[in-house]
Amino acid sequence: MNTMKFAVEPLDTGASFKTKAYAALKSAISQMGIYDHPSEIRLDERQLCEALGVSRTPVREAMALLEREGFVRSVPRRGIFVVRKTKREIIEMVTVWAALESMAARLITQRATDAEIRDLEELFLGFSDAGLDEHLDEYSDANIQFHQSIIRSSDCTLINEITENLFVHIRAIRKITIQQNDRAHRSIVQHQHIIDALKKRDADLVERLVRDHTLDLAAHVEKHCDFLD
Amino acid sequence: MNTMKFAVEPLDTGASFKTKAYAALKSAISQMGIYDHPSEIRLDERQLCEALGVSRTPVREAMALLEREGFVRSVPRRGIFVVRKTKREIIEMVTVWAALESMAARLITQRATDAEIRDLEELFLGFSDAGLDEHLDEYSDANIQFHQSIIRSSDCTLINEITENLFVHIRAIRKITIQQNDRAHRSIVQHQHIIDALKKRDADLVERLVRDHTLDLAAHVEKHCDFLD
DNA sequence: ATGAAAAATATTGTATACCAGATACGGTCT
DNA sequence: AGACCGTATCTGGTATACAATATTTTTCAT
Repeated sequence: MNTMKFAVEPLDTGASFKTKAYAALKSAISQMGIYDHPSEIRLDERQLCEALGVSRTPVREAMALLEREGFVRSVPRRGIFVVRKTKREIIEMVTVWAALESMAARLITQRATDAEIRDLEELFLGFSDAGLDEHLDEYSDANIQFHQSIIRSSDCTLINEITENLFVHIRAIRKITIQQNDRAHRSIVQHQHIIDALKKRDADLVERLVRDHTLDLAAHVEKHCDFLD
Repeated sequence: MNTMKFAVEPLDTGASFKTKAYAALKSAISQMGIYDHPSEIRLDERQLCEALGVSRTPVREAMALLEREGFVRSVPRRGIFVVRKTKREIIEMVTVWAALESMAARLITQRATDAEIRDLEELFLGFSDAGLDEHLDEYSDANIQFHQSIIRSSDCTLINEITENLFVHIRAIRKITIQQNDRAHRSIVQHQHIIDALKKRDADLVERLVRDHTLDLAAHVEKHCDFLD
């Protein structure tokens, strides 16, 4: 039988409206700058349905997920509101992040190849060249990307999943946390030390460095972010 | 005005059918012994609706949550299946647990009162008296309770929330992980060391002890739990 | 004009009807 | 008899209708 190749793509059958709505809503919340506006932000369910072009059911199921993950809060017969984390909750998130990333770094010393660690270093060098004093905003992105790279390199799916949601909130307040240039500079130095420890494959050292580096941020939030409450 | 107490309970108005269904389903999944049966376990949506006495909508919303949390997997037009974690996923869960509980222990050394640490010790003593060689199953429960107590004492809501879901899976394979008496005995000794370190408020030491103790379990699963896949 | 009561409105929670795809079974053609 | 196709049925996905309640507006009596 003359079967010629037809090159059909697998057509993503897994993407239901619910899944798409979830992705769209989460993306929208991530980008909206939760902590910029002073007032509570309310989401109109019907309006969202119309915007997404689907009925309430998939939107509601997506909302239920976002509520469980702490992004929104649904008050019966009142509305759905975007959640603003309190200072304490932010600190808890940073603390969990510190615990997970330090474990990720430990895993890297045990499992990563030399090439993978070299990739991390090159990524880091690119970042530190890019944004120094001038573009703090860009550097803030690079900063988070550095940490995400470490977590990704650990090759632990679960740590990646958990921290992904944390970073959505962390990113939202990133602008404030790097307001002082000192932090940016110290940050680069500490990152260099972390890379060095990874290259030496010193598990205990790199774990301590990563943990303390991130807990520094927690302490900084504790001191300077009273406006959150 | 003569207002006498009437002792009416707050009648949880916040508990919607969706919430109740979520709790009921999660509880059922937790207790069903996921890894006992060899075959895939399928849940019938409409059957569950009838059993719970509600319509499909709240059950479906609850299912969406459970799917996001990794307890079930919904295949369109096929059915909803209870998820069996692979060996690798179990090890990842134990690894995350190790990271979070060691951080929790660190927090205890910084924030807990002497009385709280004493409570932990008494709890531990009660456990070790209770189940020794004979009732390994009970000891396994006590074992997990010990770890949960540490996490609870850290007073970090987020760590509590994350580990709660992990423990549902961990508990499901606990019976296997304590099959060797050595593990139970070694476990008690290590727990004693952890308590001692907490009393000395030695953050670095207790962090290391908790981490290594839990990572021991990860290594044990790696070696002896091939049957999971 | 003002206050309260009542009705209209808005919004989420729930139930149900319908849709589309996947499987199993049975019939038909070879 | 066996391969193949159509249909019947079962399943989860989606849309919509209905219910319950908080809010806002309207209305009417004082």
